[in-house]
Amino acid sequence: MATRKPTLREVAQAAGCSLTTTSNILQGRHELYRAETVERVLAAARSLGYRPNMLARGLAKQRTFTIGLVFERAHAVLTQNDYAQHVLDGVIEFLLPLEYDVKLITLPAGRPDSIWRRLENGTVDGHLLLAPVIDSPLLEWRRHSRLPVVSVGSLLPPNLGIPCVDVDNEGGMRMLTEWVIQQGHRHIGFVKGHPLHWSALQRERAFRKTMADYGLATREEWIFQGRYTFDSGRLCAREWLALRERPTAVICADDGSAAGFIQECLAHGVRIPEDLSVAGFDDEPTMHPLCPNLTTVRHDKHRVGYLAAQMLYEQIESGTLREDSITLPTPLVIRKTVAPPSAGQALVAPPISPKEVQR
Amino acid sequence: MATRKPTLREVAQAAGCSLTTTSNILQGRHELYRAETVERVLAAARSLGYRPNMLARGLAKQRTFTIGLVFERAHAVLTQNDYAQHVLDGVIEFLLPLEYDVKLITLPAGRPDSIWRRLENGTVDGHLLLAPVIDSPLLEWRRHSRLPVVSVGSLLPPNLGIPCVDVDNEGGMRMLTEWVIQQGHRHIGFVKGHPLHWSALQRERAFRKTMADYGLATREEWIFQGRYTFDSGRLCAREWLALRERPTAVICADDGSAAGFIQECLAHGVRIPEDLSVAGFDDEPTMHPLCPNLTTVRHDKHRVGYLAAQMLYEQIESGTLREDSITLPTPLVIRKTVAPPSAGQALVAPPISPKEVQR
DNA sequence: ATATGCTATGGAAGCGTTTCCATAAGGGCG
DNA sequence: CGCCCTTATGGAAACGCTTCCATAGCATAT
Repeated sequence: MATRKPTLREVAQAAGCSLTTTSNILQGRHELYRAETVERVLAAARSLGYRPNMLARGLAKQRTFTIGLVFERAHAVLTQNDYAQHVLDGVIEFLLPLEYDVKLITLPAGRPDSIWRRLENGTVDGHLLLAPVIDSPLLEWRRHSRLPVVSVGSLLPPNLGIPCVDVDNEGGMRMLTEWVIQQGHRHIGFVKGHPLHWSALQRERAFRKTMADYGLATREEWIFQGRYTFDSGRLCAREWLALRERPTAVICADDGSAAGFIQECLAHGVRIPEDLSVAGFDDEPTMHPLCPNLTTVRHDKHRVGYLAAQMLYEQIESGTLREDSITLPTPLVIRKTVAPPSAGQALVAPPISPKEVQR
Repeated sequence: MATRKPTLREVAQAAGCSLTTTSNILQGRHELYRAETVERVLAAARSLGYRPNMLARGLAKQRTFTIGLVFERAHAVLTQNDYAQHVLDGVIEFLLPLEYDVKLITLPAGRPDSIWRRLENGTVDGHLLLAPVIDSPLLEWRRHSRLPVVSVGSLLPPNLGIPCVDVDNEGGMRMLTEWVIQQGHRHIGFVKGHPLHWSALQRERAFRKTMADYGLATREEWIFQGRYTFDSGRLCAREWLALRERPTAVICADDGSAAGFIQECLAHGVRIPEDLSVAGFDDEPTMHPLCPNLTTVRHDKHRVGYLAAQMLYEQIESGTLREDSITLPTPLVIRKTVAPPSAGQALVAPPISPKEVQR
């Protein structure tokens, strides 16, 4: 009773044939053998309840059928990390039918040595790097490694040679900013994302550039430092409330801070959008109950995860390293938190267009 | 350039000693050897950039230093599964310093055979079963397996011999129900949790039992079928709104449905708690922005995860199988969505106490 | 001088698979 | 009847590491 798991050798013995034969047949190479032999092996395996040891198989084949999902130390904690959840779902959806497993790898703090030991220890066929932050140790590691890798949710500088999958942060933010401008706003504030994230940088840059393209000034006291969280949005709203001269619209780098911003404003009697227009970014489903009317930009995280997994998989299967990136479109989601500024807020603006559009 | 990863053998060669010596030293058994030898081996390993292959090590030691986190098919998708997130955080917090990894295992649909193959293939030292549902194939599998296992978030029937870690669902719900009763409510409705979850069953049972203990009737048209989600709560609220005779309070099996219930009520002009008292369960942080005043019950998911990981770890290290369970306390979190029924709602209730208290 | 007990090290057999290559039997062909 | 080509099967090395056990050298006790 409760004896050890049967090994291939025992199956072979039971079937009365060699290890080779047994292994081949159990791997599905039925055509090599007589139907009778195949049946005998299969029957033996079944009756013994044989299940192959993936460790041994991995060692022999130099393939583990497992990928690593690497979390930065900064967001090791999944809590309040809606992003990781959705991406992970997409990853799993792609990988499940392929019988690949996912290993969660949280980067320990400490010397690069111990980090590398965790990343490159033979237990995975490749890594998905979850939104590597600016100056992440992952980038340095990557320079010494030949493991297939895909960066998810951070479009890294192309000279790193790391393939990336993310939405088009710059394009999305440009469209959103243009939309707000076209509603008639000329005084527009911005809530920045987490300072260590490439996406935050890109969204901010696109905002500034679009403003400049339309000949509008960005005033630094109207640029608030958010952190991609609800609470940071509330804090920024406080700053906005304390301002003597206020922008008539605020664009947030993400929905979480937008929701926080709005909630804090509402709590202080500021009506949205009558008194202030607010836009978000990501169209985050978990914010829907809280803020169902948010004008924002769609960010299909699930698809990002799915495509990233696929890209990694293809590298693994083909044995080729890719260096190109994929960016997904970011359609505008127009709801109700952005409206033309009311007469009391500012002069009705004349039509406007970019002075020069340079993509 | 970009040559293969160095193996132990190459380190041994470089250091000019045997495999055994090298292996021992790299595993930290320094006291076995002369300081000079130790230094030579360490230096060789460092200069070659040696990193042990965990697969090979696992095969030799019969230990992988990895645990499996098994998701039911039903909640394979992490999205909207706040529970899994928090638990996972706790798990990782415990495991990270121990250098254990976590593998995500999503049960495929299909024959038990393919499920078992995924669970028991030598790649993990034990499993954390994430909230196994009623009639889960995991339970049947468990009867044939000797792998260490802990059920997280489902207190399974003790005769299964599976150790469990969860909060005290029954105790928490009893306290909550008593509190609502003590506020003066006599007509109390209930929003059930997901029909396949043990916790939902236990919470419902405790509600019914407490009501009975206090001599109060539970009317079946006041028992609504929720699903542990925001939207299901809204649907239940619609049913409540359509009722001819309404309870003056509704207890929900979780915060998500409570928030949905409340939001739907508010949208229909029902004031909380003036017109209706609503209670939740879980004190879910993600619901705070949405519903900051919810009276509920604390559910420390992070701690559940932490303890479960610890329990599994101890089994693995000791080689012993445990069968006992841990239940965590569930303190009441009294906020503002439960208040005494107003005069218009019902007669002011006389004091009340349980007819007989049988724990 | 021999027995005893250390200390420092290495040989070799695993761990459970895969896979390269060899071999043996059988059949058609000249 | 000997040769070659198939078809069916097995031997053995390899994957990278751990560990049991043996051994050799040397100092101390008898």
